Amino acid sequence: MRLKDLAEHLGLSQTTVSRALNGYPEVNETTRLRVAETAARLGYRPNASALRLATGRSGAIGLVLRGAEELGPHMSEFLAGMGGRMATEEIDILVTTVDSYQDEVAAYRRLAASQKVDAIVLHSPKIVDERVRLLKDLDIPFVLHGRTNIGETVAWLDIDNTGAVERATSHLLDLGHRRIALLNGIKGRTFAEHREIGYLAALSARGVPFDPALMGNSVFTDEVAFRLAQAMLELRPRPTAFIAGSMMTALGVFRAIRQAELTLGKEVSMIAHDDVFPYLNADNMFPSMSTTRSSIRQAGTRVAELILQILAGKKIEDVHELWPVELVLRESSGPAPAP
Amino acid sequence: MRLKDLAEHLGLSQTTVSRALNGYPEVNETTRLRVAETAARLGYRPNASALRLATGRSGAIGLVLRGAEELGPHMSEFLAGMGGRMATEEIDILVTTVDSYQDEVAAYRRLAASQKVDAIVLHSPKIVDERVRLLKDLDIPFVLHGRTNIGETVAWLDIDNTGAVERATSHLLDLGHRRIALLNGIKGRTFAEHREIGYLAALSARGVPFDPALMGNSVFTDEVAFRLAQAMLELRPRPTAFIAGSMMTALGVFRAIRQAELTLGKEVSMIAHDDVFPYLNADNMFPSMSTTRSSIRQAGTRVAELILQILAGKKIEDVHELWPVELVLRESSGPAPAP
DNA sequence: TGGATCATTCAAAGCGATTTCAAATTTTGA
DNA sequence: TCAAAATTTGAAATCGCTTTGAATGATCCA
Repeated sequence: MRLKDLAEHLGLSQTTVSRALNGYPEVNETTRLRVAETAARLGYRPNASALRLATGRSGAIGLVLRGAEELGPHMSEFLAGMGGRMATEEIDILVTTVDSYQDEVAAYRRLAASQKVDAIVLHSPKIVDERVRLLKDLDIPFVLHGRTNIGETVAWLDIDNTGAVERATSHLLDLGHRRIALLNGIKGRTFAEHREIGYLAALSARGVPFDPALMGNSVFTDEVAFRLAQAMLELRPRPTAFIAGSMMTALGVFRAIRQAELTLGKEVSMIAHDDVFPYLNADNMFPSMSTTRSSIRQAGTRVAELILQILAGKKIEDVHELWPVELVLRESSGPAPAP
Repeated sequence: MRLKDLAEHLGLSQTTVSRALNGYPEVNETTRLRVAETAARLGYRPNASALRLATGRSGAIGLVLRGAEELGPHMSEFLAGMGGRMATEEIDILVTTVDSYQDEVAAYRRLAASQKVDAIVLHSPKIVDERVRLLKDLDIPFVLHGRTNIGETVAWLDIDNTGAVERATSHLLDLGHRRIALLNGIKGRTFAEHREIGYLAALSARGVPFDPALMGNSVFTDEVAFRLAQAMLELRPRPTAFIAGSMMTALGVFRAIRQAELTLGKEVSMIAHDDVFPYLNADNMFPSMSTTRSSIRQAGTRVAELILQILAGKKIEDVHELWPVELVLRESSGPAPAP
């Protein structure tokens, strides 16, 4: 069922049918109704390739993922958020997985040159992220989820990682904790550096010395977190509180605390960052988990929205959003134990 | 940089350039080299939409996901596998997220009618899955990850869930366990029913009665598994072994066992199904986890391969693969405790 | 009443590739 | 040496849509 067929079926020209379907004003209302009704009845849908060729818009936005590392629970949630918003506009998400940085660069070039996507979502930035320059050179619109320092104007959305960790750390200090461990993300990633800044700021504001042994940098998995936390709990004096970078991390710390036969919320406290996974609820844990909370799914939805705005002509210098992070106190964080 | 520009630059016709680039035989080898070299140097890439329109192939395959439920770790891994294979062919994966079954049907119709994708990956089938009929009606090639009984010839790839659980159950029975709990997937899903069949078969082969209180059906998350296992461990006599449907489930059971102050591998045994997540290694757990293992990422890669074969003309009646599942014994499964 | 305006419709020209069919050139073979 | 065959190239049609520019009638108003 092509436009041509539909037009013949209706005894109209392709022009009129196309206009009727696309809501142009210069078509008789009676005609429009007839066209719309017939199109729906016959299940007509414009051929995507033809439409794209004619309009110059691909109707898709690109997401390049490092297969192994990045396609985890965080990205799933983010993707779900994006997908929800994009579905409304009948825009698709084109996922490309790559294995190396080199491949990633090649993927961006390919996406741009072949005009497969109208825009790109750039994510997991490093402090100085050269990919920004690449995308600028390729002249393809993009929104950065996170931030980077590269002296270019970019559209971005980020959460206030520094503020979140600073508040969490301060709160633990208020509770009397002095040895607070930070299980942070991979070194070099902006969000991890920002969290470190918040952590150090809170410590130094109280004059508490920083102990490098109490800081870990790794991916956010149960397993790695378990090992890091286990090692830290063997230190003497041991940490009395943990700041966990994600809920996965929290699970690992949880296990380590249990294994050390300590009680969470009493001998050891924990505040975890909660990206709000529907299947891992901080409220339902035992004890319930104190968190710094910011929905990554919502971020995905919003990034989608921002991309739509940019495609609609909004200037990228006007697209910057820094989201505050809530501190939600529950049972896992309590006063420091007597020394 | 369009084909036309490139052709002019070379002083050749578009025809010749196109042929040179696409490896047609009727072009002089010298010319081909010159064209290839120039195209590479100028970074020419055919416009995707034009190419698709001309060839009638969209160069993408579709994956429809129920946002909330399905975009979890399993799908991430599967996607990573598919992506790896498809990247080689420069074929993209078009991800559409939907909220309801109705939306899902609509999404398939849309993908088919607009010819956005050349094929579809159908996944998470139910015992009788009507989506198969829909896709057949829509006349779009697809491969089913899993199986369904609907009296239609479909291309599929599945793992031997029945055999896997039967072996795991039998092994536990061999070890003297008589109260073996099964934490299975959602009721109605083919894989879950298959696992149940294997479980029941092994029990009845030994004349061990089936106790419905020892079977749970739910999504594979740490949290739900924790609650189910916790409840089961309060039964008297309590289960002495668990078969966990996934590694996430295993983590939850782990917690429940710890909380009940029991020792995994001694008082309680566990065999978990391992889909091989790179960040959750059965070997590195404490105690290490006995598993039925089958890489879901590999399955993704293979499904991609099968799709390519079908697009290349292979008959779908020749595309059926049932993968065996390894039983890997580690420390979490041991002899049943004395009563 | 008749020229100007408005509302509708349509034919045809793109969009940027592939592919058919024909033409030009070179090679072959008797 | 020259017709036939093989090699190499190109002009133009095609894919299915949008959009430009023109045409047709209907309506308006002095």
